[in-house]
Amino acid sequence: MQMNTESFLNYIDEHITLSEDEKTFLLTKLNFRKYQKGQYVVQQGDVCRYENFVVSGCLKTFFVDNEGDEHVIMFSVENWWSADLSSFFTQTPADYNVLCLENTEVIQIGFEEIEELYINIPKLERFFRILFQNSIVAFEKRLVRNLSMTAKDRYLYFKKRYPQIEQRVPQYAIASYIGVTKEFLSKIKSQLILEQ
Amino acid sequence: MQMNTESFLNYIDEHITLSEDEKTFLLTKLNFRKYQKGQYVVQQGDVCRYENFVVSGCLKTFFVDNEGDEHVIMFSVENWWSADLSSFFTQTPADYNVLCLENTEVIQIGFEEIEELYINIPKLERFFRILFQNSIVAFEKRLVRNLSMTAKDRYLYFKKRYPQIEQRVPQYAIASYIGVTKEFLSKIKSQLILEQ
DNA sequence: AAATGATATTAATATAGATTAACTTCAAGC
DNA sequence: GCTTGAAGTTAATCTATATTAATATCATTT
Repeated sequence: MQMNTESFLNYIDEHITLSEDEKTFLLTKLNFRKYQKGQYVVQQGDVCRYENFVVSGCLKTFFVDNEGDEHVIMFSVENWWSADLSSFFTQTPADYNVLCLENTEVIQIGFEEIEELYINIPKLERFFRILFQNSIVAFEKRLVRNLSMTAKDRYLYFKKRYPQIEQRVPQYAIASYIGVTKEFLSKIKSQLILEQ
Repeated sequence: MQMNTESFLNYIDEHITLSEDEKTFLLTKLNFRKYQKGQYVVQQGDVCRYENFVVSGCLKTFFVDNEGDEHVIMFSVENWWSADLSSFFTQTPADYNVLCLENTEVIQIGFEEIEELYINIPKLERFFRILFQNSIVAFEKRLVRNLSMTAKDRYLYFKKRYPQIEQRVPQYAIASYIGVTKEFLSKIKSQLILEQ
């Protein structure tokens, strides 16, 4: 059930140029997998075995705290990655869950495979270096938004920045992502309607 | 005024092994610089020209919002890095400031130099890939702490995790780092004293 | 040693956002 | 077509934290 790898190779092409041989080798190290809505790609407590590239669908990465409250770390739609990186890098139990909000097709790279890939295609070190660079910048900016903006402004930013995600995921998950309760997000939205 | 490069090379040694030739080449691409307490390594609005490795001293990376309020993104002491990464990677004006809280010695890698280094010593791609990996994990964890812990618990975590920093930087900067006002941090501390 | 300015504390009041609880909507299953 | 349960809304009350303002501390400069 080999799914379409074109989007994945195009995505890699944006940062590095691979030869045909390298592409072929890379493809042999990938796992193609389809999940149904509601299935877990990673579960808190399990070791995260793969970095997951989303071909289609939508994933929610979240953390459940001691009080049982859920905290959304990120959403991953087409051409995004998802994993519990701490668990993956150290192969220790995950703190986070990755859940399918829709039927989702992913391309997975396993822990052993990624090391093999780094060795055989050193350009991939560059690729992931750049990927991780961009990811740090995104996290840094999100931190600053959380520290300096009100909940309302964080919501407006989210809507503007990720209009496609806003339509696809439950509102309570967006509330958690921006760091408020679902009730307060409802209040923000009704205020926004009054303001227009 | 070539400063001691030993700590820097040891630090790199933790993740990759460089030949003597590679080390020599690397050293030719570095800038050694001393700043006085109160000087800026990066200023909001300027392009961030360097990634800065702290040999000695202490840096504060922060953002000043439209209301003039300061938000501390990170502190960097010995063997840490500091930069406005978004500005550095894209060579566009910085959103953040990096200020010396103490007299500080840094090793700087310039934007052109880092690219040369990546080309001539591909192992450095691996080095920074690993560095950035770890950095993402740290940011992710900080995000989760900000979303799921109370201010008091964030303060206790900070004290426990960075006891050396707690002693060296002003309390109002710690307050900002954990995401509260300095007045509220004072309250937290006086509560903690009562509790013992 | 007095003056200055940055840092820190304390207390009173205000507010953004949480909590609780009741109610609504709507899709999915029986 | 009724039932169920998840998702979303609304409103009342509560609380963690912000704001404001006054005071205290302490290192640095004059």
